[in-house]
Amino acid sequence: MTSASPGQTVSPKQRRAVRTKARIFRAGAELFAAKGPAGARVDEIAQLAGVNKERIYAYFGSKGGLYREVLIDVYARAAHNKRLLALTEDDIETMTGTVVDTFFEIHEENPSFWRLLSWENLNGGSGLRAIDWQQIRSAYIAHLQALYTIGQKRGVFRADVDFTTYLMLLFSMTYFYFSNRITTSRLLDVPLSGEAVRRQIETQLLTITRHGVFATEA
Amino acid sequence: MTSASPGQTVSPKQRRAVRTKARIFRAGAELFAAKGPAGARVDEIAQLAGVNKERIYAYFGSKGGLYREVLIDVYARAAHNKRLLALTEDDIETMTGTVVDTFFEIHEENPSFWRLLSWENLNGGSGLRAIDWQQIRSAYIAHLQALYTIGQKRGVFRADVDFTTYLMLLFSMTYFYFSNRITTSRLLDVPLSGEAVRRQIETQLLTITRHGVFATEA
DNA sequence: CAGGAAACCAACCAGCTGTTTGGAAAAACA
DNA sequence: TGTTTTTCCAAACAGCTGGTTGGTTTCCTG
Repeated sequence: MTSASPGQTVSPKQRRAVRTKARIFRAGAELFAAKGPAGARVDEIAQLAGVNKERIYAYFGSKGGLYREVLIDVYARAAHNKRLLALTEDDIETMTGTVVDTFFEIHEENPSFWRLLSWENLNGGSGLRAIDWQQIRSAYIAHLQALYTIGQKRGVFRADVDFTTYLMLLFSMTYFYFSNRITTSRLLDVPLSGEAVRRQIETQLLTITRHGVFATEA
Repeated sequence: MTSASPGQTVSPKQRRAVRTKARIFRAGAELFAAKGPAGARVDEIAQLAGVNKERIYAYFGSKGGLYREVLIDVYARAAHNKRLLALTEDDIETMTGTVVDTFFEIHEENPSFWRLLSWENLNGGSGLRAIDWQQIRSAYIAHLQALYTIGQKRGVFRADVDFTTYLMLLFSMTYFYFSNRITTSRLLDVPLSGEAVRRQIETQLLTITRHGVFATEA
């Protein structure tokens, strides 16, 4: 989960250390997501992990260190998505639906995702400097971009809509649905929770990407 | 700016109090937006306002009280928008462009807006309970919704795209552009700041609402 | 069994945070 | 001029925060 270079020596006796570290990690992930890097308390994390506060410093150095590891992990996990990587040239016509559905899925499977991202954006992204963007980009963004470009050449996608705008549109709508649920739901006076609503929005978003919002061609 | 029921007695001598209160208010708005309701420090606000810390408590009761006033003010200011209220039935065909442009404008004129909203959504919207949603809704949401419904009946807008989805789409894209600039720009490896980029995205977003992303009708 | 790594525990530290208090200046009123 | 309001100031408060330290227990391994 954290360091990916073990193996070597068998080390049978202290694998409890690994488990303890993992427990701290999970507790940190939960509380950082819930209360932010500043709002989450070290004592609270220790308590939730069932561990003495001191262990956190032994394993992660500092509160910030733990936060950074959590952030990178969550981000990387969202980046390596099998469904998106499995897309091929044959899927170009239907890939928009898959992407949207996958984005919704990522958010649902990992509720910490948008919260951690939101905090990072509010903090100026200071915790994201350690992230290997190149790797994440090449992991699946590049893949989608290649497919989109092929789709444009084939005449499937409009030539006057960039890949950047295309992806931002899908990103923003799925992200916003989760991140701004509270205020939007109150402002529009509609319930936004629940599987049914989500599916309805997903369907309509696909309608829009397919036809736009206008009934007649301008 | 804060209380809207003065006038009455002339009160010539203590209008400096009003100005001082306003200075605190502005300082609070700036720092709350920058560092959040938890991250902003009372001492810092006092210093920025050029005022003794004690004045804040005299005028606003507590840090939370000041925050609430700031939040409500920013939200209300964004809600009462003249350009949107000026839209009539004759503008239905072009209203999408106006709405998008206005949303971008609101964010640009008031950089605190998305930050305060983001924090509220992360905090579960606890500070928004004092807001008179009904009033804001009826201020301009109801207006737009009425126009959209007429547009649907006239066959301008698609019948299978709800007003909710329509507005969320425009909301989310403009909001996301500002709120997630940092992470998105790094992820996609494209610059997202600057007027030119913003206009380009705006244009493409309008293209999408008009035609979708597909070159050919499915 | 002896050595040592790891975990556990409890107390402690220094610094900061929101908030309060009491009183001194300053200026506007009567 | 005396009174009152408002500002200004400095100090203090109690509580919490991230981080540290020293010592004890547990349990693997040589």
